[in-house]
Amino acid sequence: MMLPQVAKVIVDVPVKDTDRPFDYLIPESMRAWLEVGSRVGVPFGHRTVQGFVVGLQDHPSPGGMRLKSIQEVLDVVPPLSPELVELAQWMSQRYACRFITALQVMVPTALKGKAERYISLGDPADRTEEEDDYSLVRVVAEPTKEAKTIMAYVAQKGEVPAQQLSRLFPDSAETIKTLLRKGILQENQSIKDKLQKKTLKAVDLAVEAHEAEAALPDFPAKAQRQREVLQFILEMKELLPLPLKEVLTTLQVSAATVKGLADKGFIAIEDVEVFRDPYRGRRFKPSEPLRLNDEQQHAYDSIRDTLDASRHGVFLLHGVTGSGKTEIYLQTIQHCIGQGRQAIVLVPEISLTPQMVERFKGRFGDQVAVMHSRLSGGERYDEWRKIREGKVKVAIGARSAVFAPFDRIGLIIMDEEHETSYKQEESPKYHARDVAVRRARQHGAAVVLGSATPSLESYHAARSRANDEFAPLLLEMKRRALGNELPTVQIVDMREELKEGNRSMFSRSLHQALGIRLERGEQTVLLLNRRGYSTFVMCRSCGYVAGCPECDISLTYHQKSNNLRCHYCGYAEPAPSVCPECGSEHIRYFGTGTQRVEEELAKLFPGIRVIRMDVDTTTEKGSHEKLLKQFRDKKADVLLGTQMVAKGLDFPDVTLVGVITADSALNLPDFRAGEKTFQLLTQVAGRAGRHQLKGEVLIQSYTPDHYSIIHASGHDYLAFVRDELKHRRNLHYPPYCRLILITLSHEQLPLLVRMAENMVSVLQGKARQRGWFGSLDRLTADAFDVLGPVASPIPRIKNRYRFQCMVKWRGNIDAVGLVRESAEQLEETAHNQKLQISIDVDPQMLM
DNA sequence: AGCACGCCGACT
DNA sequence: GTCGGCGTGCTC
Repeated sequence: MMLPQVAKVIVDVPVKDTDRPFDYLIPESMRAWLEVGSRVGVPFGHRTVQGFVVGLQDHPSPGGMRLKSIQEVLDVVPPLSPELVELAQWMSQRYACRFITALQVMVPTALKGKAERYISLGDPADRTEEEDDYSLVRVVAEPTKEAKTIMAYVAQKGEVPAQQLSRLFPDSAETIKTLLRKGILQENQSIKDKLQKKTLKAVDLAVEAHEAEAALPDFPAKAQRQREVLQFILEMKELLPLPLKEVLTTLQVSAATVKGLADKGFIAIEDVEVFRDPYRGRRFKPSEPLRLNDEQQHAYDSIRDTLDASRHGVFLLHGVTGSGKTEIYLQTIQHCIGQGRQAIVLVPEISLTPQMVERFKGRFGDQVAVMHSRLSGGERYDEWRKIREGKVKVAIGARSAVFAPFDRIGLIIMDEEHETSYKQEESPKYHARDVAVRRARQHGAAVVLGSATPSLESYHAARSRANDEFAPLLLEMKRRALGNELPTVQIVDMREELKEGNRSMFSRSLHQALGIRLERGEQTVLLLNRRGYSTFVMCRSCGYVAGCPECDISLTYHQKSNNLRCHYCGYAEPAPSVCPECGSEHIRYFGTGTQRVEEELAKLFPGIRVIRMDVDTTTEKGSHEKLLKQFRDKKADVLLGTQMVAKGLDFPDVTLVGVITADSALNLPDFRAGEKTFQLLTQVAGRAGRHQLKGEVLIQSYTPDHYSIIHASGHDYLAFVRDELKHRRNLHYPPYCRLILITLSHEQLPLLVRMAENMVSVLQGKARQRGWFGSLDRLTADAFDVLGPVASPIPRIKNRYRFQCMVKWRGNIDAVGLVRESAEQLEETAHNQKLQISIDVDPQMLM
């Protein structure tokens, strides 16, 4: 077989000019090791950089320039497979990011190596005779004392990191430079990983077992302890290598004894790599598959049929809170690994709680690897290697676990499919759902998207089944698995409260309900629905909220200029002092902190025990779990917090859930505000009465007539979808079109504004050339429209001004390609490197 | 991104 | 006259 001579390498230099493969010769000795997906160190310009092999060629291209050689192969097992390399290539197109950025997001950060410089003695063969002669006479024959010391040090160490040498001899920079110039010392670069593999001292036989056995009787009397050790090692020979520590403690011998045995040559003491296991020592209660009800059984059967056919298929598992989705995940995974294939489970970062891990570890034991943001770099690397090396069959983790390096994926599960945390906000700005579907297609695998409140994109795709990229099959589960009822939900009109003279943030109903729970010793969850920092203006008398007449999103209040602005289109109006609807003076910008709620609770119910959960109280590692455990142990009457109290928590004694202000997310300047509100209210309502005790939910609102709030209170997802889709269709928002957010930044504002305007006209010009351009109102299949430019919601970051524009498009056109092309053209014609352009395809956060 | 090459001010 | 400022150009 012909081994390839040339490798195509993507180097770790994330800029436009180097965002393409570079060709390198493969030295003979590396040919058998290199694969597509190998990580290598290559000379690049005047330094050594890390790169990934993305292609192999038998011969150098004819007429090509002369090639440099690959310097080193950095891993025995390539960190990526050809499939993942291909996926990264696809991502770079789909999300307009650099190839290297997509490759890098797939491997643990521990493998992001940087070049280290080492100094060693020069190889005499590298020196010309003349130089050699010169150096002998001038430096070696009569070296300064200083040079002698340095050379002796380097000679003794063999190889010294350059940094260390200059630290040790801070005043000898000149001498060292001279020695390097003369070739007496030389500098090498090598890629060094951020992380050491964790090793353990272990003992192993150094001779054949029968040889050792034969030697046993000949041990001198004074070496009986050594004989015992050897005997023990022979007894345990199936388990070798054996941790040294274990031998020492079991036999109660000293390290010197074992060392003596090693000196005799019978055994070897070596460093053995160990896997750090963050869950080591924890017992997981084994769990058995539960009996499925007929809704569950139907969903399970559909997925199983697809697994059995080894066919690609996407399922949208829409099940009310408590309908038993997790059990379906567990049983389909069981079936999948029974087929000899592997499964990936994606969960939102926030719900990767110990309980969640326990459910999977309890069912699948050590066949599970958990990828977790709280793991240290080393722990994460170890979990990743268990997957890469086939030691586990199931990977569970947040967004980036979608890249788990399995080679035979049968099933990818995405729990809480609607969660926005599946979209990465930094480059590569990928959506794990898209990546999951794409990967599954390559593997002939099934995808299960589970949610009680599916995203409008997924639900619409499932219902219309018109989208050829992504058309999930809908599986519905309308009943709770335990057969208990959904809690009753009551909406409290806060405008009425104000009218009746109650200026408190607690309505009379909520106050009363809380009092009852305290008497009965039951628990309450209070949700303060406050997202983001944008402020909107609302009238406390009538609930009026200032919105943009063009975009139908809330206007943002800008204190500096005292006006209201739309950050989609740039519309602005002066901030009102009285409500334009009802003339009331109770109009102001809105927002309440958890701390204020806590204070008020203490005033209303002296002695009440409150656990407050928000960014202030949960930054510390493990504090999240600690607070929840305290609440579970009934150390508090009330759990008060922001969104994080809404997700997946399950407390048997919670019978009341109160939402302080349902409106605050509703009025964020985001077209998904209604969807987010509905999802949050549905989630939090699902927290109450999960077990024997009946639950009650109170939602306080200034806009109680809003369809998001009404339908959430009626547990009516379908009605919500109907209203929301109508709304989206009229205003041309996803899922009826797709968005691309383009953000430009520059130090100088006037220049930036000009370039942003330029960007818009370049986009429009190119779209017009292709016959795409025009308003989405027109009934053409293909459409491409550009809004803006406007100042970004955060108009200045790190001394750079930011402007953005938004592309709305639909149809079978390469809109991302056009945007990318325009951005590159602009960067070139402006020949101003200081301009930065960021492209966000299918953005989730528009603020 | 780095790193080197290259062409103009303040120093022995 | 040299050390070094950071502009600009390239990296198989």
